[in-house]
Amino acid sequence: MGTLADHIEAYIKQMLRRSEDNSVELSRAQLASDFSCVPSQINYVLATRFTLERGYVVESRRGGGGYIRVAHVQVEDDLTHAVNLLKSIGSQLSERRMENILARLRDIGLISPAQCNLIRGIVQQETGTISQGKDVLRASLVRALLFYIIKSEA
Amino acid sequence: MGTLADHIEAYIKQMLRRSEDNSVELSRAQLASDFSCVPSQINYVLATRFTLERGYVVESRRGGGGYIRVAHVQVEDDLTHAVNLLKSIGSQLSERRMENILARLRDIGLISPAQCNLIRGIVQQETGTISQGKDVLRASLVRALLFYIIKSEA
DNA sequence: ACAGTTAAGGTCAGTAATAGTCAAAGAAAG
DNA sequence: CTTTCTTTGACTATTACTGACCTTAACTGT
Repeated sequence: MGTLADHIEAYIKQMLRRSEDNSVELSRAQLASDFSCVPSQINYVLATRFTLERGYVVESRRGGGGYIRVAHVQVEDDLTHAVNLLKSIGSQLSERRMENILARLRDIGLISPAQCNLIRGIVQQETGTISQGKDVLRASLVRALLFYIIKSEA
Repeated sequence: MGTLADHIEAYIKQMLRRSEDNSVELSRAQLASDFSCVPSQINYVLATRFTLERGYVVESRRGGGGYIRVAHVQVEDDLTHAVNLLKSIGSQLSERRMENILARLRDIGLISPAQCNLIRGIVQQETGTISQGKDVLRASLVRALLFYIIKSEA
């Protein structure tokens, strides 16, 4: 099944769902101990899966009584947010940024998991046949497809 | 008989049939080991036999805990013609040819006039910002958008 | 107050575990 | 004999995980 990082991610997300205010406070050392890993593994999970682009804000404090707080931020207007996300795509788009954006759009319910896979598949198919400028083509394709989805579902 | 690639193809398809949700997760290295071949042989099989055109979506992740997931999506018979049209697009697409294709798709009722306009607008927007390779980008964009429409409205 | 101790969390670079790419060699088909 | 499909392997890219070392904040005794 998934990796340790996946499990930690799932665990934190579950806690977030169960929380009243979409935020949880963690103890890095405690969590690492629960999952039998080094503390820095927690930083790895936070850095790769709880980014701002995916809609999470992480704040922390060191020292005695230190903590890590993870908040899932909701946007007032999903459509506006989606459009802003699209605007943030420049002339180039890496695979990683695409994944972040898709994860976010799926998260706010603008696209379904199936739509997400379809987009991914199409982009992979199209970018697979060229050797140069994949990031440029990916930017255009993702912008075009998402724009189409937004327009036709609005 | 058949080649090694054929056997690997058959094996993956068998797994897909046996799966509950028409999708399987593979380990490239494991599969290569099972068939006593180099790992890149698996990529060859996926690239030549499990394409979007044939109704498969392939996604993968590298690194520790990496995987390859193959999903099979059903295509209606009515859409075969449209899919063939898409195949004919090739690596470049002029504005004139695009118009021809859009017209035909509109004729057979696969896309509405509104969708047609939306596609035109998006393609114009995306191709307008580049100076070279407009026909190449247009081919990708039109293929991507039409493919998306066909798949999501099937 | 101050200094020392304790209790957090942060960084970064290195290692391991996967998968991807590309071009060239080999095999099969026409 | 030429072209197309298959197979291989060397090189590359990405992701996960660990551990040594660093930074910050609170507490404690004098």
